[in-house]
Formats: sequence, C-alpha cells, structure tokens
Amino acid sequence: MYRTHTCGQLREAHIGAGVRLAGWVDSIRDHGGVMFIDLRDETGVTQVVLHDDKLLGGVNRECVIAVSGAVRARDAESVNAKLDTGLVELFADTLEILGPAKAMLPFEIRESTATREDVRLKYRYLDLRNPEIHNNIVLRSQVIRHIRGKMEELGFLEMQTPILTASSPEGARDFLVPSRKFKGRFYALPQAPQQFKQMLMVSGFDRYFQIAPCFRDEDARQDRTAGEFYQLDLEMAFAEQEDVFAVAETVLTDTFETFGGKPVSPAPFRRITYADAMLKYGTDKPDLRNPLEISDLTEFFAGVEFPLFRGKPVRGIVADCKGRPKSFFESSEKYAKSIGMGGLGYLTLAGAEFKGPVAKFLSEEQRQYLVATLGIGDGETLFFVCDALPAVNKYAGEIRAWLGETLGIVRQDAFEFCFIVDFPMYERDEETNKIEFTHNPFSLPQGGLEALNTLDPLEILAYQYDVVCNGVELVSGAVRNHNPEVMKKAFAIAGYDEAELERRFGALYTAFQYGAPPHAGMAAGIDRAVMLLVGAETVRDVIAFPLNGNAQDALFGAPGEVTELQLREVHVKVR
RNA sequence: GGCCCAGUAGUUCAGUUGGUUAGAACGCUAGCCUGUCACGCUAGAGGUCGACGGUUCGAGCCCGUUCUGGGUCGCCA
Repeated sequence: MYRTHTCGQLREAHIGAGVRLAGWVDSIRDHGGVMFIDLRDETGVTQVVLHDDKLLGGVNRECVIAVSGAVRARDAESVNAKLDTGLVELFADTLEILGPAKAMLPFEIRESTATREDVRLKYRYLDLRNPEIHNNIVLRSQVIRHIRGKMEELGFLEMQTPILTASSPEGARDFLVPSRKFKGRFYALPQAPQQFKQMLMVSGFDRYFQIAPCFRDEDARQDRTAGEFYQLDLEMAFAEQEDVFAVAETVLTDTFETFGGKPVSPAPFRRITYADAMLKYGTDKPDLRNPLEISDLTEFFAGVEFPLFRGKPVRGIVADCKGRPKSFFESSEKYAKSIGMGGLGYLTLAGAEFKGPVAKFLSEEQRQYLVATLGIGDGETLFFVCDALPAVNKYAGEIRAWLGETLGIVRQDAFEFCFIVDFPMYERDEETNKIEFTHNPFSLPQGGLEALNTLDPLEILAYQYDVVCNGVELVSGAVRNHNPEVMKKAFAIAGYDEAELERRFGALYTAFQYGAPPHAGMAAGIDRAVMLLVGAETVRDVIAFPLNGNAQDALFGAPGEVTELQLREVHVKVR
C-alpha cells in the first residue's frame, strides 16, 4: 500500500516501471516549474522530480510522504555519482503526505552530531535519522547477531538471568526497587549476572552466555554510560584461564575482522602481566598502537650522583623527537606540570654525548650503559619521570600517551588486543590501611589455599584478567574460586569471618558446598566494542536511547515523579 | 561531592578597553527561477545575551550567588 520499492533500491533495470516510494523528505529544490525532492529511508535516497507545484503544498523537510510515478533515466550530465540510485529518478504524478512535519526543526539532521548533546537527546528520533548515527545502531544490531551466532557455534547456551534481584553488598551502588508485598524491603537491579551465572555452573550447565543488561548507579564517563550498559557475559565449566582466552580470541578477532574494517592483531593476543603493564605502559589498559615503552631506571639512578633522582623510582621513555623545535620540549614540560608533575627531565643523544641538564651527572660508562640498554639512536631523546610509587607509573603512562599522540606515532589503522593477566588479589586501602579485594572476591587466588596460608596477601596474584583494545578495557574476567574452604580463607584475609561470608554471599557459598565444578568466565562490554568498531567518540553514539551524563532521560523525563498512591503502595516516604 | 570549561537567534558560533539600535552562517517566511542534487538570487521575520543580585552615568562584557550542560577526579567488586 505504501511502497513498491525502498529508497535505495531503484536502478537502471527499473527504468520505465511504475513505482511507489515512501520516506522522509531530505531536501526540496524548487526551480519554479520543475521541483526535486530527495526522498530518504533507511536504505538510501532517491531523487523525485515534480512538475506540478501544487503537489508540494504542505510538504516540509522531514515530513513523511508517499509518491508514485515512473522511473526515468537521468541525462548523462545530471547523473549523481554520490547516490546508489543516481542513474535514475522517479517522475512523480501523485504525492501524499503520510506524516506531516513542522517546518522549523530543532537542528539540521545532517549536522546533528555537531549539536548540543542535550538537544540531540531530547529529539533523539531526529538525531537517529542522521545516517551517521543511524548506521551505528544498525551495526550494533549486526554485531550482536554475529556474536550470538559465534557463541552458539562454540557450544554456549544463551540464558536469561533475573532483572529483579537482591542487592549485592560489594561493588557499585545498586539501583533499588521497593517491594510492595514486603514493606521496607527492596529488590535491586543486577550490576552483572555474576552470581547467577556461577549458580548456572553449579547447576550443571556447561557453557552459558547472555547479552546481558547491567545496572550500576555510578556517574558516567566518555566510555561509560550512566545507569545501564550491555555485556557479552559468559561462563564455562571445567575451564581454566586459557580456555576462556581461546573463546575471547575467537569471538573478538572474528567480530572485529568482520565489522571493524581495520587489521586486527592476530590471536594469540599478547599476555602482559599487570606488573609489567604498570611498568612498561604506566597503566593497566595500555594502547599498544603507541610504540613507545617505559624503562625502569630506578636501579641505574641509585648509582648516579644526581640528588633529584637518587633513591626514588625513576622511569625513562625514549622517543624520536628529531627536528622538533624548542617549543615542543617546552610544551612537553607544560603538559607534565598540567598533570601534576614537578617537571620533565630529558636528554638528547648527539653523536657521542648527551645534551640536557641531567647530562653532567652521568659518567662516560653510565652514558654508554644507557645508550646500549635502552637502544637510544642518534638524535633520539630520553625523557625522565621521577616520583614516588604509584604516581611515577601513572605519570610515565601519561607522558607516554602524550608523546605518542603529539609525535603522531600512534597507529590509527589497527585494533591491538592484549590480555592483562595476574592482577593482584588484594590491595591495601590508602585511607583505612586495611587489606581489601582488588577486583572481585570470587576470583581464584594463584597458588590456592597454600598461597593464602603462607604468602604476604599483597604478593598473592589472582587468576583475574582483562582484555584491552587500543587503550580501552573491553573485557574483565576470572577463574572463579569454587572451593568453600579456599573461599573462607580468602575472605578471612580481607577481614570477613564465615558469618560475614554467609551474610554477604550465602547463596553462592552454600551452593559451593554441594559440588561445584571448576569454572571461569568473562564479560565483554558491548557498547565499548561497538564504539571501537565504528570509531565513535562516546558510547552514547552507539546506544539508541542513552541517558545523559547526569543519568536523566530527556525524552521521557526519567527519573520522574510518581503519584502519592504509587509511593504508598511501595511503602516509600519521600523526605 | 571536589576541580576545570562552557552558556548570546531554532542550530553552530563571533562580539575589540564596559559605550549608539547585539552580528554571521545554516535553518525559517515571502517572492523570482524548467535540471538541480547541501540548487541559486532578492527581501523579511526571529534575541529576557541561562537566572538573580552587585559595581558603574552606562554591563553580553567586570564581581558575587545560583541553575544547566560537557569534561575530569572521587566512584565504577
């Protein structure tokens, strides 16, 4: 009734056919006597020609119309190579307005991405007509379908876990849902299906996955939406770390090769320990497209008569800054100060000697040692970062990133994956000075019960891992601690006795006492993956209806007020 | 919650040392135009300069408070 073809469909083969098209008016070009309409739908754009200006009455840009007429060939000089349908046009004799539109739009559709984000989100349906954003959402759908297919191929079953669940004592702030039937009690939206998927393992399901919504009441970031996000959540019974890695490598390379349009670092991905990552890249999510690496010069400077560095952690980064003007080095120091560093020392190798303020403190042997061990080439510069731990790593990482970006040596045409492994099991809380779980309490400590009983807790590593791509943390996972005795000890170190363990994670702790298989898993951020695939600036550009940075929905007004009756029913009083 | 930046027409922005009636582009309205394709040309409409208070003869501009948005730190097992 509405159309015989879509707006991206007509070709030379259709010339002469009578057709009917429907879509949005992308632009109107009225030449007086002859008029053109670019008609747009999800599939593309077709030019419509009119000779009767009465047909244009009430037609505005972005209104929805149906037109019928004959498909004609375009003259050689009026062919439009920019359109897939550019060899033909529709000569319309009827035009019907299906959905009128106001003449004044809140913003230009094709320039929507340059518009203030709050306006875009208020008129998200207009923003989503912009092919640039529209295609992100289309690709997101294709990516998810592809992942589902791949997971099923690998023998995983997709299962749904509850959305209304119990508040979890650890981790992020929960979204709470008051109970009507139980006064003063609350459901919580799941921060992740973590405990449910482990229950599925105890239940004898071998391989589980889910494209799972997760809810956390924490503030947004560029790569983190407020409120809710989606994960490819998976768990495998009778699996160890490398089994999960094999799945991650298969699914990620396959998905990124299919949709990314850039070379993907081939499997197996590099395995980098957390300790190495902090030392060599100054972060646990290194961007491996940046070729620069950080060297530890602490020991070296212990033997140098340079009071500023002596006895402190020192890091060095060698970069090729040949031909850079003095202002480059000034701006590098300026950047260093802007991130809180005292300054930025550096030396440049000029033939057989160093130039720079630190040079005079170095002996000839020390100079030769630096050149040889760091592989400094003639004309290259060695930058120094010195501070207490852990700040020195953070600063060195930021200088590495700044140098990579400013020197233009970060590869743009690549997806560089790596695993970060061997995260510490525990860390000391700076404020309370107490030992706490670094990541999540369900991870298996390396060395098991013996390590827990004999090692310094801060030395114990966990089978806990991340996948990082281009500096974005894409996946987190772990081999789980499925043994009640090991669990009890692991919690005891963090200061929780068995009663507390029962209280906090009683369901899982009890379940593990009835035969739990060893299991391991991970969760991959869908929004972040799509963001990387389409090269979007923020995750909000790959989500159809994202909350704004302040966790508000500008379209429907969430969070909104509710009636007194609704509040009474759930026994909630607003102060 | 802390810090940084921004807020001027529907949208994106300019606005000099504080000085007459606050501008541009796109969009919108009207008119002209038979081959454009982000059509073109002519004319026009459109502003509580986020809000409140202060300084001043005079505030878009300076000061204070506040609201909104963005970023960042905290937070994100």
